[in-house]
Amino acid sequence: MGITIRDVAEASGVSTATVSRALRGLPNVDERTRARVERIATELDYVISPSASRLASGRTGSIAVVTPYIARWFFSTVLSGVERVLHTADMDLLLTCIGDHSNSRQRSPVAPRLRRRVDGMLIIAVPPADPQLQDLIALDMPTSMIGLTAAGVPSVTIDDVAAARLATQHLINLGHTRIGTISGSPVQTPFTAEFDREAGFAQAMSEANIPADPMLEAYGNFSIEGGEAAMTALLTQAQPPTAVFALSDEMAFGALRALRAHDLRPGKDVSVVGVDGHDMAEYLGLTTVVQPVVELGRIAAESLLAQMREGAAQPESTQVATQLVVRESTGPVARHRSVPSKDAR
Amino acid sequence: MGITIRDVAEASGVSTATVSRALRGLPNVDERTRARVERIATELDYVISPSASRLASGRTGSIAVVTPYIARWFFSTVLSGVERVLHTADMDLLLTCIGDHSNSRQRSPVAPRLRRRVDGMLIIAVPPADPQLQDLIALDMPTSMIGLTAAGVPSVTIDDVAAARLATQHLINLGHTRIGTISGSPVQTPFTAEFDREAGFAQAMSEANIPADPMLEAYGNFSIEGGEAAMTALLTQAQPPTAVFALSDEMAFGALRALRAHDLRPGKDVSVVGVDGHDMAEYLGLTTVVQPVVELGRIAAESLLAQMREGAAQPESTQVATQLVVRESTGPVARHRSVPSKDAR
DNA sequence: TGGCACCGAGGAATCGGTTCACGCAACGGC
DNA sequence: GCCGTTGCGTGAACCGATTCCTCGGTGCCA
Repeated sequence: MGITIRDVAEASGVSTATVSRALRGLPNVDERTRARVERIATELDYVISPSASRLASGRTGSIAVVTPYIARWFFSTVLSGVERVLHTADMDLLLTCIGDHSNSRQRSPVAPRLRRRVDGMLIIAVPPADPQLQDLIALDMPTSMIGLTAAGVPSVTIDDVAAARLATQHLINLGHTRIGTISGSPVQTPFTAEFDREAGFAQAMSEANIPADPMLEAYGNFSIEGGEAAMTALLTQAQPPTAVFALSDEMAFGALRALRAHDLRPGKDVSVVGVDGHDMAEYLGLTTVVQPVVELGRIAAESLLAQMREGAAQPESTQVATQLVVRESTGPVARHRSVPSKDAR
Repeated sequence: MGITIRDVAEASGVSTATVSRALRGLPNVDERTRARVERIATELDYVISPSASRLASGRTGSIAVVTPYIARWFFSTVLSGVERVLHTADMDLLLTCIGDHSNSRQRSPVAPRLRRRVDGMLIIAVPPADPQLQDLIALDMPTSMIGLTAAGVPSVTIDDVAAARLATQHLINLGHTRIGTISGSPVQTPFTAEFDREAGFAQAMSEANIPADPMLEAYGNFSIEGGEAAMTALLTQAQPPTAVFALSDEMAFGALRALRAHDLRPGKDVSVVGVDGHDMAEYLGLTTVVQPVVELGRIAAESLLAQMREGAAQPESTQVATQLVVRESTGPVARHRSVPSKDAR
């Protein structure tokens, strides 16, 4: 059916070995021979058979991307950065969703599916507690992780401690002292990022000699709805906070909505700061610590490719800088203690 | 290095042919033999080599997903639906970004990369004008399209005409007659969806005997910023509209922001309706016509698999129903012509 | 002039499955 | 009792590259 390397070899009067070398730019081929082979290959509209090439060479030319979610902002954005690099490097990108805890039982485990199928793996922010993660690491192939760390595996992350400090210090500099937090969950094993962001907050607070108030901790499960509920809980306290640090932008979005529902103005009555640099943060006027998410994907993919090229190069982990972007959701502490105003709106 | 089918064959005292059939559930294998082979295969931790299998069988077991964007809401959401189906069907999902017009020149064309590499293709909403689209269709492999149509290629779309009518009629039912539109671009070749949505709007208007006013057409380029600019343009008219139909939710988001900037209340002073069912629409209180995006991906993937199974089955196109979801951004036409109020807020 | 390194190229084994064309035995019908 | 099925299996020919090893020829140096 298709044109094979033999057809090209016959048509150009050389052996298949030479065609193979010529087309892949390997040495030991006369430049005129190479040119002729290339011309004939395009004339015949020859396309190499990846399966045959993979079988013979032992390389698959593909990279698996393993992620717990596809449609969520962070994950799809990382993915777009990864794709760009792999596309340029002429690598196939095999997308695999590991499923979150709720439905992972229904899904067939991904690790066995990856064996012998890819040359390397990119793992995006899989929860460290996920049992599948160990199976993936046990595959023992070139791997690079994004947004999480594991011993012995190179990873690309932001400095979550520093990011949280940046956000918190911003609030402190504005004069806030009653600062609440909205973090993920009090029970589940925390994400690395979650843990570090909490640590960064605590650092900044203690550096400013502001005592921690456990009453000002709320949990938003990293969702908009959760953030809204958490903010509502904080507002109904006897002494509500004047500012809130949300561990993610989506939870901050929820917090903003809760404020609006209580007729409080973000950045005036209560300040809100997030972390992530979500697409919609600008639209919503949310002050946040921006992480370069596309870059995260790009860097991880490039590091993986380098790792595969140079063989057993020392697996290095990278931390990427973040940046505080101030918008309308934060402002100086209000002179008077804010009280929900019940002007009929 | 790895365990091959030969090892399994020897260990179980049968030929490689039998192992192959046993492990794939083909007939002509005694059930006891099959059980034994399966047991030994797992004992040896045997994993089939996809490359060898592909080379020998001629099937690749993978599907390419071609998309112009990865990180945008619609595309990543479709992708998640696709992935679920392909994962269950044990198919590899090769993700390829075709790049939008701005950077497609830099990228190597995708069609040649797909030849001999996948058994089928899913194309997500590539602009019909994209030159690469023809190359992809010319590959002449099982294909299913999502959100766009092309002659002879099965596709899964929503009924964009009906969706636009739904949105427009909703505004008309609320008493609006000066209804503006925010569509994509006056110059570029329109998306199928764009074209149909404009047609649906026109239909609904003429059915209600409301004359079209070309002054009330604005263009938002399917982005938030564009929607904002378009709404601003509409508001600065001598006779601004009392309601606006945005051809996409993201443009509607922009419109909402423009309203807020002019101190106009969505749903009170000016109504805004969108189409898409974007994740953030609920959060922003946007009335919109919801399309089941995950379903779109799921259906397209399943139709593709069916197409591949049944050989030359009649390629059927599917249209999925949409649903109007009313939120705060639309309301009855205001009694008095709304005027920007300049209360210092 | 002999020896050596190097370049360009070919022959053929190899990668690890799939599948076609048969072989063999048991069984049932006439 | 013979023949046609039917059910299980085997042998071996592919599938289409890659790559190791070999080999002739050339240019350079001693």
